[in-house]
This record gives sequence, structure tokens and C-alpha cells, in this order.
Amino acid sequence: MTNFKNTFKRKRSTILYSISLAILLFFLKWLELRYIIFTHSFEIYAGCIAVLFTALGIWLALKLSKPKIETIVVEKEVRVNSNENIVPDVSLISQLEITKRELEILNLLAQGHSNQEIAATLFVSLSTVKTHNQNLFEKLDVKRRIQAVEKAKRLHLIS
Amino acid sequence: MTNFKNTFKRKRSTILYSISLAILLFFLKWLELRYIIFTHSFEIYAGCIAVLFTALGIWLALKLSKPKIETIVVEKEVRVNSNENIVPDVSLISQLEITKRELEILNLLAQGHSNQEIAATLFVSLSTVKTHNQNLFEKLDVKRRIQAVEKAKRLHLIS
DNA sequence: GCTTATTTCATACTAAAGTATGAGACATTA
DNA sequence: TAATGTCTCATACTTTAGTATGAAATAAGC
Repeated sequence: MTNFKNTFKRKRSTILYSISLAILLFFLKWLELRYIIFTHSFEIYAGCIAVLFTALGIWLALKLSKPKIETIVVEKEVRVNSNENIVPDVSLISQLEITKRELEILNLLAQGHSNQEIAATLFVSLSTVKTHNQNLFEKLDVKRRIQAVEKAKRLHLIS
Repeated sequence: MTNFKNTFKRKRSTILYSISLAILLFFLKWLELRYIIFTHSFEIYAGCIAVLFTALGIWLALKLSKPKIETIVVEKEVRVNSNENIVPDVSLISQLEITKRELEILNLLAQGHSNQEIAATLFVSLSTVKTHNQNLFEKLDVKRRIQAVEKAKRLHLIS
């Protein structure tokens, strides 16, 4: 312990010097920072504005964007004995926002036609048929044409 | 006409004076505008930054955010024939020389599965499923899976 | 044992289907 | 007139489907 005290006394000046030096260095660093901020105040200001208004933009977009409406059909099985006359369910078709053209294509799909054949039948391009298919699959919440047909028949969208 | 010319000559200086005055005024206005822009260049710059980054924010938000989805659930009664009159036509199946395995695959096809899924279900390789499909299509005399399903249902090979 | 039918798998290829994205034309509607 | 919905088409790319062919393993029946 005495040894430690002696050592401390001997080295006090050194330690003090070190501390002063450290403080001075910190002060200088601080001055440098101030200087940097001062000389670049415009850029910093602009940066702040940029960040702020980016945030504003994001907030605006999130607030004002309309939610996409998705209709999900929950199927309830009802068992019947007789084959009733199957009538296309018009209300469900409109509810799922299936357009006339899409319904046409759905019927052709159900007949087992390829996209090429459908395009030829309707006098449109292959691209068009593919686009209709895409929209149709999304509206019916299916992945493949065969599922679309299957579901459409089950929901009586087509006969 | 002569009268007009004389009037014009008399008033030419006046007109020229007016025009000069107008030009001068325009020039002054332009200077003023320049001055305004100059003295407020920082605000204008900041404004531009604000607009730009607001747009950036909106774009970012729209691009990167998942679309808001509002879900509407519709309950739909699906009528299912519970009677037993739809029974796989065994005689026709054997007549067409459709094997057990092929019939299994036909049923999975009818449920809208992909070849991959069928392979996984039956614990066989994709190649095998394709081979079965090929044989099946030939026996049913169709070109595509969707036609195979359609025909199989029509012939009551599957329910 | 040999043949035959069935099931399995592979490779290599072509064709078709599906995804993602952007955009023009046109009619309807607020 | 501006916004919206529908239909149209394109390009570029990835994934599935389908074709052709050959072949191994196995069980059933002659």
C-alpha cells in the first residue's frame, strides 16, 4: 500500500500532465467538429431537410395509399341429391371482379384449350391471353389454369 | 389613310417611348426576379430538395411496402352431389387399359397438382410422373393434362 | 426359365405456361 | 377534364409441361 502511494506521488505530475493533454486533445477535437459543422452547415441543413422530407413522403404514401381489396371465398359444402341446373353465379362473378373477357377466357380454359388456341379464337395476341390468365388466377386465388377451372366449376362461375 | 399616316408620324415618338418604357419595365421586373431568386436561393434550393425527397419517400414507400390488403370474406355454398351414381366406370377403365398407377395420377391431375407435387405425393421421381402422363394422354387420346381431366370426368373415369 | 406388363428412372430436348413490369388505346364517370 | 377500368400488347425471364427414347427392376403367368 505504501509502495503504491509513493509511486502515485512520484507519478502524479505525469498523470496530471496526461489528463491535461487528454482534455486539450478533446477540446481540439471538439473545436474541429464545430469547425466542420460550421463550414458544412449548409450541407448538413440540406441533409436534414432531405431526411425529414423523405420521411414525410413515406408517411404520406403509407397514409394515403388505398388498401387493396381482396375477396376470399370460404366454401361451405352442401350436399344435394339431384343435379340441379347449374346457373353461372353472376353475383359472385361480380364480387370477385371478374370481367367479361376474363370469363370468356375462363370458359375456353375449361374446354382444355392452350393459350395459343385461345388467342386465335379471340383474335388477340398470346400476351393478352397470358395477362388475362394472370389476373384471373389472382382473382380466383389459384396458381395454375387447371386449378382455376376446377375452382370456377365448383363455385359455379362456369357450367 | 393619309390621316392615319400623319397621326402615326406624329405619335411615333410617343409609341417608341412607350415601347422602350415597357421593355425597361420588363427588364426591371426580370432583375427583380433574379434578385429574389438570388437572395432566396437557399430557400429555393431547400424547397427543391424538400420536394425531391418527398417524392423519393413516396416512391420508396410505394415500392418497398407490402400492399395494404383489405380482406373481404365471402361464404359460398358449394353444392356437392352426395349420391353414389357417380362411380368410376371400371369396365371403361380396363377397356382403355388404364393401369392403377395411371388412375392414381389421373386423380391427382384432376385436383390441379403439378407434376412435382404428384411426384412428391407418390414418392416417385418427376420423370416417372411424366412417363405416366405420356401413357395416360395417349390412352385417353388427348394432348394436355387439362383435356385429360376433362375427358376423364366426362367418361366417369374419375368423379 | 422366359415372356410380358407394370412401374420406375434418366437424359436431352422443345413447347407451353406462368411471372413481372410497363405502357398505349378507349370508353366511362366523377 | 382528369381519373378509372378494361382490354390490349410487348419484352424478358423462369418454371412446368410434354416428347422421344432407352433401360433397369419386379412380379405374374405360360
